[in-house]
Amino acid sequence: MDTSSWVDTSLDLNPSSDRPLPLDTPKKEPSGNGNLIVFGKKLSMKEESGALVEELNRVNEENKKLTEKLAAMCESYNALQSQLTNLMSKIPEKELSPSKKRKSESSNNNHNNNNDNYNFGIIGNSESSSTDEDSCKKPKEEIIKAKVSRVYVRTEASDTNLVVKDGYQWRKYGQKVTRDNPSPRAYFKCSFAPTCPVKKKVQRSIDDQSVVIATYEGEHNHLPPSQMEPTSGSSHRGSASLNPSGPTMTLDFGKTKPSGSDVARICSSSQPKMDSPQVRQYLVEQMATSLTKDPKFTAALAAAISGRMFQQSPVE
DNA sequence: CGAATTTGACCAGCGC
DNA sequence: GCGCTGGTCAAATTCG
Repeated sequence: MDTSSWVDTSLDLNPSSDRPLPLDTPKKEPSGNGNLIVFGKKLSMKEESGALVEELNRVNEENKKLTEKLAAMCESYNALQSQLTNLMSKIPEKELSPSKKRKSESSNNNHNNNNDNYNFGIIGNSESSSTDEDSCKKPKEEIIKAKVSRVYVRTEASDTNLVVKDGYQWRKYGQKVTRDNPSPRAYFKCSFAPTCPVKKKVQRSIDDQSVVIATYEGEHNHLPPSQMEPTSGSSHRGSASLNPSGPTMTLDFGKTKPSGSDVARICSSSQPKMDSPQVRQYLVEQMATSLTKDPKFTAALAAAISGRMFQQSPVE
């Protein structure tokens, strides 16, 4: 399973940044709507309940719209993905690059191509070729269960330390210069829980030094630290986190984060693996917001797939 | 002084 | 079998 994500400071995942989403307890915080409840004032019970009902209706309406939007996106995503799958199955094996990598590496590549594939990383990035290529290697290999996700983080090119702040605690255990990339690759283990098997590789992109590629392997067997600290005051739960200390923003599609397939699952299944309706709703809202707000996402997804279609069509 | 990082050595997989 | 390469270990070093 590979979930690659392009993340950039320009992508604002904060649902309340420019659109008043219902989740942030709007009843308590009127924003721009004149007929909302003002807690400081004395309102009669009737007025209060009326306004509450009105607000509730408005919120429900908005909720519906967002859900529809998300469903539509998921539909097109699924359609595109099935198209991609069809195309992939038609690609002759000889086109696939021979597996020069070691066993683990190649299996990781294979993970990139199952249904969880959700490559944001193809967006205007040099990695596009590799992720694109990865998606060709899939054919009939078995899907191994190790969870591998790739996250692209834009940082200052002058920033030499390979630190990707994602809310977890990492211990560096090695650094190597690899053959295909002069930038050193750093190896991290999750140190938040001693038994956590998750590893992370961080390396600058060979083409764009301002882009750091973080590859996560495995799943955290513990909650993110941010969720374990009730006093942390962070307004955003889940694995998407803004790094307050630097120009980086990370998205971790790990255990608690819906991956591409999760998006599809949310659409196709009535019982997504969420703990509570609030959490589920929050995730849906957040995804819908971030996706609909960023036309690059759909455009890039469509461009990547259609690009491959055009690449293939003259061959046959 | 303990924790975190650095870095050279070592190991294992793969191709020739 | 040998060499190359990526990944890991662990002693040394640095940092708070």
